[in-house]
Amino acid sequence: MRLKRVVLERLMRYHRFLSQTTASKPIQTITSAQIAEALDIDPTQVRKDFGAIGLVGIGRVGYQVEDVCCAVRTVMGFDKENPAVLIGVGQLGGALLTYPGFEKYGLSITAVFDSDPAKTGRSKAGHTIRSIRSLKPYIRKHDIMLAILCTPVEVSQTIADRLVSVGIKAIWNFTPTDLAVPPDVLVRDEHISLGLSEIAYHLKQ
Amino acid sequence: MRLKRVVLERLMRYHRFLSQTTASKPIQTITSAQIAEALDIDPTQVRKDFGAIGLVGIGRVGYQVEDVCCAVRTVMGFDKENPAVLIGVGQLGGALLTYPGFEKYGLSITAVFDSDPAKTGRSKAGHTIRSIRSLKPYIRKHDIMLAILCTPVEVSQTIADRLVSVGIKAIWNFTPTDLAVPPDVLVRDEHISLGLSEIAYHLKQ
DNA sequence: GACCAATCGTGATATATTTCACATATTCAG
DNA sequence: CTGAATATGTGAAATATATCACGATTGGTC
Ligand SMILES: NC(=O)c1ccc[n+]([C@@H]2O[C@H](COP(=O)([O-])OP(=O)(O)OC[C@H]3O[C@@H](n4cnc5c(N)ncnc54)[C@H](O)[C@@H]3O)[C@@H](O)[C@H]2O)c1
Ligand SMILES: NC(=O)c1ccc[n+]([C@@H]2O[C@H](COP(=O)([O-])OP(=O)(O)OC[C@H]3O[C@@H](n4cnc5c(N)ncnc54)[C@H](O)[C@@H]3O)[C@@H](O)[C@H]2O)c1
Repeated sequence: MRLKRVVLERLMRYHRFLSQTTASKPIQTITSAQIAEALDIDPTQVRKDFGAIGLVGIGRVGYQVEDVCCAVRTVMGFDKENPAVLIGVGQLGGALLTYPGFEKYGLSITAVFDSDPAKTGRSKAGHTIRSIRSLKPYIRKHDIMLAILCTPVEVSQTIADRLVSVGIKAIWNFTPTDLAVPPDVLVRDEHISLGLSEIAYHLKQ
Repeated sequence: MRLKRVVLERLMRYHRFLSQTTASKPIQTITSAQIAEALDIDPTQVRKDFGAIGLVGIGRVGYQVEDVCCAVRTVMGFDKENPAVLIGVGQLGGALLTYPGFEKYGLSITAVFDSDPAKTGRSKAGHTIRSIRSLKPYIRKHDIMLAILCTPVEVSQTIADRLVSVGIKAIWNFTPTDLAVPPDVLVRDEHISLGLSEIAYHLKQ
């Protein structure tokens, strides 16, 4: 069965926690109770999540840390290389371009695009900025499935339409708008205002 | 009763949708069914959410768009000005600094800090970068409640401890780590890897 | 080798969230 | 003014998610 979003999120938390923990002090195994304690989750939940991705622990011992990390990475698809294009090399797009953390999740930005003639042709963080006009041919030629969208919000839907028309399968949307796409295309929104709303609401109390 | 996170998230979606819709075509009222249709939510859910923030509609007409937007903004606390400090003026911190979109949510970055001597004293996007040593006195003096954390992940917890010790009430955490803070301090994580996991999982299918 | 303590795996239970169903209220047409 | 149509508001039902309770399994101890 397809994993739910909440499960994926918890799996990532387990993975991050175990990566951090083992980095400082190498340990072989860990119990669901230990993870639960650290992450403020019910231990049963941890075991059910692990069960959902086929992990089996051993009584009185717990789980092999190595196994857990591998299983999460495999299930998530981080071992698979995902080439992606980035569109809109401005403040945010530029920051994402330099981010070295994507690598370990299998994401590699293979081409970047902008509409600004002052930017196209120039280089940024090792990438030559291409004209937005070459977007569709590039995606078709290299069979790209993922696009990272960092353009001004006004053009987001237009670009999304183009991406869809050329067969993109997922859009990582950093622009504050709800994109309309066919059901088989995944849009993952990083709407920064959501975080802000939670913070503002908390500070108001 | 305190609103749940899922409700806050939907309220933001309503707000964004109505802002966008009225921007292009001014309308007075809207029905729960119209909103539900556009956002792919159950209409009952929309009405319950509106009820939760004290909105009443009128039969056969719907809700006053103006009222909805106001109510959301008020409930969220966007009308209240929230001064904030930003820590770590690197790629990401720099991008956030230039972002004009925070204003309409009441967030204003009043001071920025960095530990790099090559950066402190210099100016970025209209802010003079202060030494991290002046962080605590500044927060105390100006009674700052919110900090935006964009430092390397290794120092996140150290900085967070300092922030807590000087009475911060919320941390907007852009670094990929789970911070340990007292229960009365809100940490809002913008863990980019969560988005990536959802995308990678989808592309694997 | 037998027992004890700790841990997993999981069905049953509890809680949270969403959806349904319908009474009530309002608009508009004739 | 009356009736038909279309909204809202909300308790009840359904679904989803999280927690509890406990048998099964394993490792350590004597
Ligand atoms: N800067 C931030 O911290 C931040 C935070 C959250 C969300 N965002 C969102 O991210 C998006 C980008 O923000 P930014 O601050 O980087 O803006 P920016 O203006 O610095 O960058 C936008 C880039 O997109 C390019 N562009 C414009 N039209 C284009 C087109 N049709 N095709 C291709 N490229 C095009 C521009 O030339 C520019 O380089 C915005 O939607 C913004 O709301 C930004
Ligand atoms: N760049 C991205 O697109 C991106 C995306 C997601 C998450 N992040 C996270 O955001 C954080 C910052 O990323 P970045 O790309 O901007 O890195 P960066 O190296 O460009 O910036 C980090 C800044 O923090 C400053 N700093 C270091 N130690 C400090 C301290 N003790 N006190 C104050 N300032 C200190 C550095 O001088 C530097 O200016 C990292 O944790 C990164 O994982 C970055």
